[in-house]
Amino acid sequence: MSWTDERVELLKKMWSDGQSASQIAKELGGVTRNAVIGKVHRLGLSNRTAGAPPSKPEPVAPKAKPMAAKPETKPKPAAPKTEAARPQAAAPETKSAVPARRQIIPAGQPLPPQPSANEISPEALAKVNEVEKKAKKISLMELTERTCKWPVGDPATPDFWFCGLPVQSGKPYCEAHVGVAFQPMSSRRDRKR
DNA sequence: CCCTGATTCGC
DNA sequence: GCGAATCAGG
Repeated sequence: MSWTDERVELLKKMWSDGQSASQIAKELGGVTRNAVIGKVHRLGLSNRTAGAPPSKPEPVAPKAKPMAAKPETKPKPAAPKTEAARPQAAAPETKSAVPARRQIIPAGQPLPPQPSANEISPEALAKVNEVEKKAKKISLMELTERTCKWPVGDPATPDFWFCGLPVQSGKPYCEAHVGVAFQPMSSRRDRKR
């Protein structure tokens, strides 16, 4: 595969879109993430700051250079990174009608880590529901150390499956499920009074 | 361990 | 110019 115009286009688009090199490589096909990164560098867009290229007179600044004003603005629209520290605690009210989660709990079985409280981030829940659509739906035996172990459905039903998406870190769940599984701690039984 | 991007260097 | 290998984080 070579870097045709279209492919470069897509590369640019995805890169500035915050996609990771590996994702781009996967999308393009026929190239590795290294190739993508290499190309990205050659194109000179290593920094995803596509919005402020004009302002780089000094290639290197070995010594403290008395640079004048630096009106350089970094309009970073949003955190493109998949992972991000969520200070949270700034999102109090969550009253949106959450898609009622089946609260099936067969006695004697390991309780699903499904949050009993629906006080999670509405966005997180929404994300979970999205993810569940494209989940790999693997079985118990297919679980590995790096597959999301989030259970879905009734264990006593053929509909039961595990998320199976790649876990984010050393966690047992994929990113989406980590989001709802690991609640910092708050809103449990605190009554606004 | 999985993942990221950055750099190097032979091709 | 290209990208595998390698490096350097998280």
